[in-house]
Amino acid sequence: MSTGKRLAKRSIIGTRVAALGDDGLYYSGMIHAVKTPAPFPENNNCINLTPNTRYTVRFDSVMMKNREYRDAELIGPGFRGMTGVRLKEGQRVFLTYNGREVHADVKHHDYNTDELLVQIYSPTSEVRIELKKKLDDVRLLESRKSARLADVDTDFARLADMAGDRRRSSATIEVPPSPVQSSRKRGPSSSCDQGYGERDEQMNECNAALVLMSLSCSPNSPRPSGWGDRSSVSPGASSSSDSSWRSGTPSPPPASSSFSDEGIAMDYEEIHPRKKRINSVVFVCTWRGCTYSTDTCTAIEAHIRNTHLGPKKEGDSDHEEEFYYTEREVAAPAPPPTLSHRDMCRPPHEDPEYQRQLVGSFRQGLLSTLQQGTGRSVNIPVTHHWVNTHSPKHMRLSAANGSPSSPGRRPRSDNKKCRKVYGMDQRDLWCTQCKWKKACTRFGD
DNA sequence: ATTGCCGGGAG
DNA sequence: CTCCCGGCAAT
Repeated sequence: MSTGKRLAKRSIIGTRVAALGDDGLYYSGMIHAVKTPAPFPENNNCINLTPNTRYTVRFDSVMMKNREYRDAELIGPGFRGMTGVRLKEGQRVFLTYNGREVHADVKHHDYNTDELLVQIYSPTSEVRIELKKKLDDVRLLESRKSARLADVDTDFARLADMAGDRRRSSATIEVPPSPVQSSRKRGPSSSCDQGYGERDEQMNECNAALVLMSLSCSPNSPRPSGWGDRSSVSPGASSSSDSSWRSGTPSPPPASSSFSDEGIAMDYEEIHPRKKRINSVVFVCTWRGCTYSTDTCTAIEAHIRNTHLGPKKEGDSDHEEEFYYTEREVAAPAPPPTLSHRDMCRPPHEDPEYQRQLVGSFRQGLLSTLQQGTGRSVNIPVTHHWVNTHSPKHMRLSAANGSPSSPGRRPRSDNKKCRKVYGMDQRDLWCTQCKWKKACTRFGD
């Protein structure tokens, strides 16, 4: 992210694992405590490789009591993988089906071939589908919540949703992470490969900051003095933010601009809910191939619900429509060409994957934040309002680093990748691309 | 040194 | 296609 530093090894506490319950089924939970019998407290980062280390698992289900396990009994990142695991009938598993994570129940597990007969609960149809899956293809943990699920129950992402700008933050996220690319090749620079999760993580802090701001200044004050002060702001966050905007017109930032400093002011303005709009707003459907646009929020949501998503079902989270449209302000003459570009494109991986990343990496980020307890500086998040914020001079376009040397190479994103998340020892958990030394699709942009 | 991943090769 | 890996760039 913006720290520029790699995170130290994450503490194992908080790691999501699956462990065997009394009934022979695996249940999800997280490491709640680590007990190391060895009288050597020298290793304080919880990665104590004593064979007798016991891990207290707190299960997600309130019905189950905490229990201690050895590492060999636990399944999850940092522990054993699925190989060799024997699943009983009725075991709840998770797998990716049609690009979404769905849950399923094991009907049968062939220990010889490690093939599972599972019955999945498709989110899109009432009927349960029986499916044959390899053991490796299923997970015991709901590793990456699908967006709708993430929205349904209490999720960390919720925390980022403060009352004021409720849902706006997520509504801005659905936008394609990077412009003009259907392939993995990306333009020379964009903050779009920033970890969205991390950005969310920053949201908390940022929102806190905003609250403070609003206490000390009038709501509409354009910009508090010293807002752009780097000392109070993580440098990475700001610098990454301004690299996000690419445009065909590399107009340099105004040299004398008072907020020439990395365009933070712009970000802040964008974060701020704008009550009075100067320009009219259209809502554009971002469903692939769809160009529908309308000028009311309800209309676009109705369009998406009716044309693309289908009738809402019981249990569906509301607001799912928000992932499929973008809100665009139409400037008086016409929006700059560059913006329309951004609006038109969709990410290479349609929403589900993308949203999963969002939640997934958010968790990762939060996890490490919580555990490290490091007083990280307040990061100003990069928002992704494509909404054209009036005067383009505020747009800091980093066309500067446009394509100097390596045109094809994607800049390194600070997302955690499969390798980092699962480690070499759990290579089987990596996404395929990571396994092939290709650009990560799971935690990638 | 490590990590991410492009480019290219093998099957 | 899928899968693998050399090698380079970024960190």
